[in-house]
Amino acid sequence: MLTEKLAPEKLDPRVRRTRSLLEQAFFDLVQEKGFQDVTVQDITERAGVNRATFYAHFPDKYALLDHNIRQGFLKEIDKRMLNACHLTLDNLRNLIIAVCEFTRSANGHCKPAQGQFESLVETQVKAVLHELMLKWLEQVPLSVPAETAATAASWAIYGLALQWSHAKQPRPVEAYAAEVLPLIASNLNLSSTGV
Amino acid sequence: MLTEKLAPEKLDPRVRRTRSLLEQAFFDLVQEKGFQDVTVQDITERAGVNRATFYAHFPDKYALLDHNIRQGFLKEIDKRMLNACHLTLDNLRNLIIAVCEFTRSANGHCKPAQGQFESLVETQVKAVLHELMLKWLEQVPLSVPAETAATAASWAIYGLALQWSHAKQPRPVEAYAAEVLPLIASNLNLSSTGV
DNA sequence: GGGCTTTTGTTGCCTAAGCAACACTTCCGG
DNA sequence: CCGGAAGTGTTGCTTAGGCAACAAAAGCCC
Repeated sequence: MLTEKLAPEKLDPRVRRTRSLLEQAFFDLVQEKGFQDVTVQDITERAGVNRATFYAHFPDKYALLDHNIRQGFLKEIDKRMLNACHLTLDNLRNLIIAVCEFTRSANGHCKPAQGQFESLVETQVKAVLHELMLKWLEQVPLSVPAETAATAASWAIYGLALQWSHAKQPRPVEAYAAEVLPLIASNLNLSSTGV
Repeated sequence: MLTEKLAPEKLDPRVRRTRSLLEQAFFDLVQEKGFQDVTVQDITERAGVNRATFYAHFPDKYALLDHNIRQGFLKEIDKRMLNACHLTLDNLRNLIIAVCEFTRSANGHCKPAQGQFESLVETQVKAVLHELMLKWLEQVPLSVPAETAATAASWAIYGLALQWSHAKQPRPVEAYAAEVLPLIASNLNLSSTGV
């Protein structure tokens, strides 16, 4: 599970519970009232958690939003990659598909909201991608620093996903992923001739 | 809410959460494996609660079973009595119906189990009835001690409910309740002529 | 029976969560 | 413009829960 590998794996059951209560309450409330109208008090009250406890976990509701976006993206990845522990063409293609799907649903689902929302998604998605790329690349010989390759790849992937999701009539994800795959693969010194 | 009036009303959210997690896990596990095959470890593991915490709340799994039965009965009562705070013919009739329904579902639902199960239900139901009768009677003048009247009424009600639930083709509850109502009412010095 | 594993209760120490009170900002209505 | 109401962060102290280790029962298999 990637959700548990990029995020800490084993943690105090109390913490796990509290987080999940806060996440759930927050998610529901945003559906009902919209992000701006949700207060920290609302969240803690709904979650049945003390307000002080909220601040022990998140600086403010924006951080919780970031966190939820990140978790959502991680879940999207987990759905498609059971053995995401190293760099292969298959994993890379599935990753691209995941980013496309998540970007579309995240930005589409909250259309009423704002463009500022998109930038939050962008930040989280690129951050996760960057971490994941670094993990993948540490086992592979490269002609440039891993940092560099990771940055290039994560930006490229997100950019392509965004472009795809903004198309009037988006093409099938699979086709798009197959098309851009060689491009990304080459960034990572990964041959794609043998697909 | 009666559930919160006979049981303590305000209590530490952590306690509330833990109890509810244990109750739910226990209930599910009993459905799956049967009461005897469920261990305390199973319950706490499923609930995501420490085993030591279990013992801070219940002496053993039998106590948890008692507790669940009691809660189930209280919920059954709550469904039918919105203003159950004092003794009226209406409340009394609804109470009788609740006892009938609960007894039937409890003993019917777990038919595969045992006769010993029935006696657990009996204990809890009579206990709750007794407490409730005392609450009702403390505002009413009586020719006998309230304890006495409460005992008679709670035994009588449960006995009648059990008899009803054991009938081959049970009659409609409402009819049965209406029939036995005067009998119980008279135990409580409550005239029933004016229904 | 004797050895093995599993489950049961129990205990002491540590950490997360609850609570109440605080000062501070923001927002509204008179 | 002012004053109250509501939301925000923060803090010290208390309590519930997690953890690990224990001894003791309860099953099981040979």
